[in-house]
Amino acid sequence: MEKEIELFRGELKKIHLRVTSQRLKIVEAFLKTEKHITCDELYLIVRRNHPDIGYTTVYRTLKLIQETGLAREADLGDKVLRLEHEFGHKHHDHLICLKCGRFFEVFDPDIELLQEKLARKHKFNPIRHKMDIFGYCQKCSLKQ
Amino acid sequence: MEKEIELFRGELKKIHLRVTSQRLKIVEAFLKTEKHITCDELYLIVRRNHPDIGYTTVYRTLKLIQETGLAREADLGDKVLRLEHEFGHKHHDHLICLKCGRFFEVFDPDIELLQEKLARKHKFNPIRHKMDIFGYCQKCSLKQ
DNA sequence: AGTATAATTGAAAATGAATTTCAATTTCAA
DNA sequence: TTGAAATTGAAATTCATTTTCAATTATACT
Repeated sequence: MEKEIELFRGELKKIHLRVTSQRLKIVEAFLKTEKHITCDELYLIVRRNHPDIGYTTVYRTLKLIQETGLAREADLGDKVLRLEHEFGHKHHDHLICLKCGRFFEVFDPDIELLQEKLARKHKFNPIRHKMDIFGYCQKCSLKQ
Repeated sequence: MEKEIELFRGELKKIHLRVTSQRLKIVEAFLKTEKHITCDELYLIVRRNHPDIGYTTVYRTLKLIQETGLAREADLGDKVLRLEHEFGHKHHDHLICLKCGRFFEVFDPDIELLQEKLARKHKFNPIRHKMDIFGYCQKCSLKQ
């Protein structure tokens, strides 16, 4: 976690923003979380230990966390902003269960390659992509 | 378009909903549109010819259009509900330009196959998926 | 240290799309 | 024809996100 915090400090300084105690507390809370957290959820966590940090500050810090590269947006299909850890985490796609809502992170280099080819075929310069497969996880498939 | 409207009528009757003039006008307007329309946009179109149809009715009819299978949700990454024609249109993925916002519909059977395999490998039963590749289209790549 | 400057904070308000409420109206089926 | 049920549209509500603003705090520069 030290590395991430150092990165955060450095990036803030680069753009002449201040490393405040609130921001540090929020980043630390974020780094400790499981993935795909919403702003609201993070606010509730932060508030437990630091009741005087407001929602707005959490929201704004979450934006900074994105900008510094520590997190990326994870769209799970509901229309809520979710962030997942980015630093030291490789790109992956999602299998999302339509019944229980759980999701699994997966990666397939062959698909990645074909995606690149597909884009090129259309004279398109790909930067990033998002692939979510919806269906039923093993447990929910059995229950049905 | 006749076929689609017949389907709509039939589906409504199945669930004991009424085929009203408002609903028909909204469906017709939807069927005439280009793809990936928002509720707001459709409302504005409908209002041109039928000023007495309200936003709420358009919104509710859009839900019905989805339920009857004439449209599917198209998530373009902004958090706005967009619908695209479904009936008679094959599944496809999107190339979305980060600069001009235009998008292109693409399809690659090899990727589809690998997606299926990937899911199976994780004991996951896939139902549908969403794949969006973000980047720069040819025109915007040149301009950069 | 003292001061001017700039950034930060958090409450509250604003925004904007999605959704619900409700009273009035319309349609359907018997 | 009439009672029950569905539909409509304006307005209100919800909910996440984003902005505003006045007060506070930190920083840089004498």
